[in-house]
Amino acid sequence: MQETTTSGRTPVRATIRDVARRAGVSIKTVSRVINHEANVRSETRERVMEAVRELQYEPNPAARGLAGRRTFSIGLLYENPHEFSYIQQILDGVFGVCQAHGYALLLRPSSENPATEDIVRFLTQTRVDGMVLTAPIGDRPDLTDALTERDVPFVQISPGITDTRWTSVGPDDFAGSRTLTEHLLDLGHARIGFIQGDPRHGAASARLDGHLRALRDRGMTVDESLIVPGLFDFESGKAAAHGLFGLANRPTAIVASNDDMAAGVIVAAQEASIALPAELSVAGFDDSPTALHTWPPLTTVRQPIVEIASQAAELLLEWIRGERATHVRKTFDCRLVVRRSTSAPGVA
Amino acid sequence: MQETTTSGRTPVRATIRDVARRAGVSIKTVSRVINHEANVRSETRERVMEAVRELQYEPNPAARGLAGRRTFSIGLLYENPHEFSYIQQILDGVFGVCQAHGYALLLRPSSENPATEDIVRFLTQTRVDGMVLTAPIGDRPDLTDALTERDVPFVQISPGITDTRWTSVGPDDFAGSRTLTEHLLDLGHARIGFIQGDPRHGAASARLDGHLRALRDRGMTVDESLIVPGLFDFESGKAAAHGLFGLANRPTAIVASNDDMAAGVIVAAQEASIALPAELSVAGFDDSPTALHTWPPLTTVRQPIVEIASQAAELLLEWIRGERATHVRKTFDCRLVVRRSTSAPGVA
DNA sequence: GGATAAACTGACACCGTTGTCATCGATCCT
DNA sequence: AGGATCGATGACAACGGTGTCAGTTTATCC
Repeated sequence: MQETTTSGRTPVRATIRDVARRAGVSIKTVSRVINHEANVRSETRERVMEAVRELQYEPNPAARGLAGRRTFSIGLLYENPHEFSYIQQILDGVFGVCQAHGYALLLRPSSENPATEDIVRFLTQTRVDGMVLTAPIGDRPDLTDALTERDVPFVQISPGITDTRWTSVGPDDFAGSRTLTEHLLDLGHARIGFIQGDPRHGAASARLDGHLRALRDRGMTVDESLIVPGLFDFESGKAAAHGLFGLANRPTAIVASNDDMAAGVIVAAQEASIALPAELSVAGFDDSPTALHTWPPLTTVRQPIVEIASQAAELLLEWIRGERATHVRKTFDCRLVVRRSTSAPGVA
Repeated sequence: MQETTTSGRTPVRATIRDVARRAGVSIKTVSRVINHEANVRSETRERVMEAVRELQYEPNPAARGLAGRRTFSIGLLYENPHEFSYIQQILDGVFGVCQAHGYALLLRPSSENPATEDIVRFLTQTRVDGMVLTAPIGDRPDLTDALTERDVPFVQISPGITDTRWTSVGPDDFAGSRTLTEHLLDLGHARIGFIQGDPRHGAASARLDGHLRALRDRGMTVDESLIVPGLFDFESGKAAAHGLFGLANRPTAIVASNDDMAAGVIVAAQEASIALPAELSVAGFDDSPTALHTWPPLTTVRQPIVEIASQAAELLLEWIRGERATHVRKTFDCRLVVRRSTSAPGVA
């Protein structure tokens, strides 16, 4: 016979019953303690905690899920990204919070345009307690509706539109972008090319708006031909740059809506034998690792991705635990990071 | 009263009992069908399947886990990487297989040197059915022992040493690296610098060995001063390159043990005003996205990361399901990808 | 000091599956 | 023909927790 409930050769995992026996209380009281419920005498609590420690008890998540209708896990939905470091940092932030609160993190990568039912199946299969949604799929009304209908709490990261019905977290793309363009204007650039991001992302339009605002605030007229489309990836940045190089009156600076595209611009410039930054200033957005891997290193705007992701996870958990009942939109400031890819026109 | 077991306003999820009732069988038979067990008349099976479809039944994973002692989830352990795209592709591969087999994927990122007990806690908390381990933590004996002791199946990706007690999958680093160096020798390079990878990774030494083998096979003497340490990251590659540039007799080519370091070499060359590839050929390893984001684009060796990861997951699931009882080591061939960063010495 | 409320604790049903074992025909064997 | 075997199915007890509700202390108040 063993001291524990079950028998077997491997060191048997302790159950709540073992803990209860050892602490001399009922299993319900143990349950109360490990769930931090009120109304347990501190002396009792201490005794239970000690038994938990001694037996190295870890509650069985399956049993908890079955009885309590929650899984202590959350899902992270993301689209396979171009900028790998971005999602990696998101992961970092979300995971950190999960870990701190004893939640598991379930991944749900998706293709570019996942069927709603696939995501719904993820929910019914895994029964996660909530979801963190990243742009741009986090924006899709069919998705948010499906989640709402099923009472699955969720938080959006960098959504395109701020819907007060939901909670979201993101950087201040508009202000960040405006600051960046102002930096170039301050340096004396008058013709600034702008490469837009993937239009499915809200960040893309916000960054464009910030750019335009900076121009208008300084009384510059906007030359439409300098604003070209992009998709947030290296290739589109490179292609867009070549397009801008072909203009009769070439810009003296190019702002790309993210670092990957800016890296594309830099390579395009090398291909076209344009000296950086003397003949062309280049700036990006995000301050991803790429920004330091180009030559010259990129002037960019840093957004606190990890912090944003942590905040999103925190808000989600608060919501799940019922500690929060109002939806919010949290915005994080961005910071201009000046490096050597920008200079006054003509200066090396 | 409702047709389903439980009551409530939201469309109630069907349980195995609902399915059983609808199909006119016992719950056990339904269980047999959804678990693909033998000994069910095909007619019965069909009737059950239909009920499952009609009710959109999805088995409750918590209940399954509780009753059946398995969670239908596997964990992925990885160290926060320098080369983001690498882990992203691993994720891709593993997730694809999980999805196909109805398994959930739980992430377990770790710091550079995680405590064994932290990983063990992950196991006891999540009770995953198995683990995919990536290098270099997947190598640690304390970890493999802990997993073995707890009867948790695991598969290693790119382990340092091939231990026949375990299953592992990885590229043929040795052959890949040898091919790469041969390519440079074929071009006429006689002094080739080599930047090693993080010594904690088995891949680092395998790639060095391949390099040395190529040299020796051609009867070249090995100049120790041309072999310098690195850590697989951009910065160390850059620093190592500057070191090599300072040698009295500068190499005409540099092989970096991965693309990130090669990108560092390229930037270092630009800083030192060394023309590529005329004055210096540069090659990397992995064929990561970075390889196309440098100028000139990198000659490198492609390893089929996604395929490797899929294979690892497949092997793990086979093991978990008891369809496999012998350990194997699967090796994938690498392919030389020649781009413009390498040329004959002196040729642009 | 006794009534009353509040704090604490436990008994027990139940969550939705799977594992075990019994049952029941049909088939096989001698 | 009778017993043994096998395939198909079901009854029922787990699995390890949480929720409900009732019971028992302990504190509070006249």
